[in-house]
Amino acid sequence: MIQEAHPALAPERRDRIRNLVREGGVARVEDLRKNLNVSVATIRRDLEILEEEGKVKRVHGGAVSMESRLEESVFDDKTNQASKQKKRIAEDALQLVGHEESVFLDGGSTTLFLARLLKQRTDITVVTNSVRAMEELADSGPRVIFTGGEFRRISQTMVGPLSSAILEQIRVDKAFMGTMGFCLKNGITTTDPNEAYIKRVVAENAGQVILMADSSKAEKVSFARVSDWDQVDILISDSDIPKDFTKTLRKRGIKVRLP
Amino acid sequence: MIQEAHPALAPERRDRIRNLVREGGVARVEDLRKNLNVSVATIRRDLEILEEEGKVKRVHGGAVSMESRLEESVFDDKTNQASKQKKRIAEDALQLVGHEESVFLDGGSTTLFLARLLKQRTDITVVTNSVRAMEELADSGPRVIFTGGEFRRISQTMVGPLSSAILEQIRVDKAFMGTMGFCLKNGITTTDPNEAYIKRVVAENAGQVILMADSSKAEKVSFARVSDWDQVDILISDSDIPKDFTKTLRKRGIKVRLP
DNA sequence: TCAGAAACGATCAAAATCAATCGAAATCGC
DNA sequence: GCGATTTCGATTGATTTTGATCGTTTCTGA
Repeated sequence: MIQEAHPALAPERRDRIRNLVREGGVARVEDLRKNLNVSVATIRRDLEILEEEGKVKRVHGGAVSMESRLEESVFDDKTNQASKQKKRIAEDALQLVGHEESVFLDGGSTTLFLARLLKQRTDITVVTNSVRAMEELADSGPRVIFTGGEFRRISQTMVGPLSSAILEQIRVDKAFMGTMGFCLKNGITTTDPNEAYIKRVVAENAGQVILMADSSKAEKVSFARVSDWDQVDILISDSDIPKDFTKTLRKRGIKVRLP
Repeated sequence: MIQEAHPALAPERRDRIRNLVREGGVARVEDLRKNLNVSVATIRRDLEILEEEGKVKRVHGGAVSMESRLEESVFDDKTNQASKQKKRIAEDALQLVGHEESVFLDGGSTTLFLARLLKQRTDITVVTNSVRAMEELADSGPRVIFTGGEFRRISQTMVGPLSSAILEQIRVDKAFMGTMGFCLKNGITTTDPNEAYIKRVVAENAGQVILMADSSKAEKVSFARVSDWDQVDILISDSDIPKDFTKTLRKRGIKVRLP
């Protein structure tokens, strides 16, 4: 069910603009418009206000941030082509989040994009084991439940048996997951067995499992097996994925979306 | 006899509005109306009152919360006297952390200073329910276990029954806790019952409980009771604390450190 | 330098939201 | 009880926000 949420409140929207500009260092008006689903006129007006507040500096075509970024992210290198695909995948995934649903986000970079988009939704509950998703939602937005557990620095996620202690007590409508590799033969695989275990536990307690993975992950096999395809309900990828791959998946009853 | 459900009393309703706005950071009038089953006129009137009280700030379409979460940048205001005391308390607390021990840090600003100091220690395990402490230790440092649970935006901590699910499964050598108030008669008190509950669970599963609180908290009583003094092993405060206060505590077998 | 394209700012109309007012219902004080 | 007071919801006109249009300015590449 597509729930086109109410437009964000003006200060909320300006906050998002501020973040988008800060994260990228710069942002184009057109990109902001697409991101926030408002007209360029509104973007310009907001930028004008933010400039008065000293948060950004306007330039022809967009704005540059006046706020220095504390920690440079491992994930967001906006110039990257894969990044754009991930963003598009996340935007498509957003369509699947219905009113007052509960969703799980795991610790991939694609799901992080989705977390950012979910910031405007206050009607939902987000469950996650990703510290970065948590940070993204820390200021405002949906109800957040964090799995806890042992902190794994390399992925900035919570893993291990303690995590499942909480996960087993809750159930989500939809689980959005990234992955390191997926192929027809070996199913979904990722680098770390602990991560894989968490994903499995989540999948078992989720109404729907939605795999978000760009085409670069197709036919890749990683070390730790997560699950077979029968656990997956929907795959969101991009059009560079092999045609026969999607065909086979669809034949197996998996919905494939290629935004 | 059929008891018609009473609508909430006005102050009760305003409290709920206050919470809804605070939880989400922002809230729109329409959402509040649906949530509370009253007319938009009532919502507006309430928001007007809450704005006069300084709890929220009205914006077109809704309101944003003015109740900022835990001091935005505890570290930055070096000029602040309380900040210096907290830092000194944290430095003293660091002395108590032994080799390869496990420690708990709760969500206060004083413990956050300690978290920063613990960043260099890779031999220990830190358990915490504080997102800010988590962030502090995210890049490098000790092994970190996060409690998880429901996210409470105002304090940036994890609370609720899900948190205790993990806490009950672990045991720490030392629990470092902050507080909003402590006095001889009422023991340790804090603002939120959920926070208080977590502190209690931790105290039960800790070898030693170390209370970190500067003198401004002395003889203050807050809303939610955490525990009595017999749960506390060590108090770290500063020399501005009343003399007879420390005397009484020491007589009760509590070690008092005044760095 | 110049032309085409893109971006900008001003203006206006539509939509959403707000404030003021009034009457109805509940509550209070006697 | 019974009138006064308060609280609440609906209506209506005013205000704010937003998106579209259009002429102007800035950028880009030949």
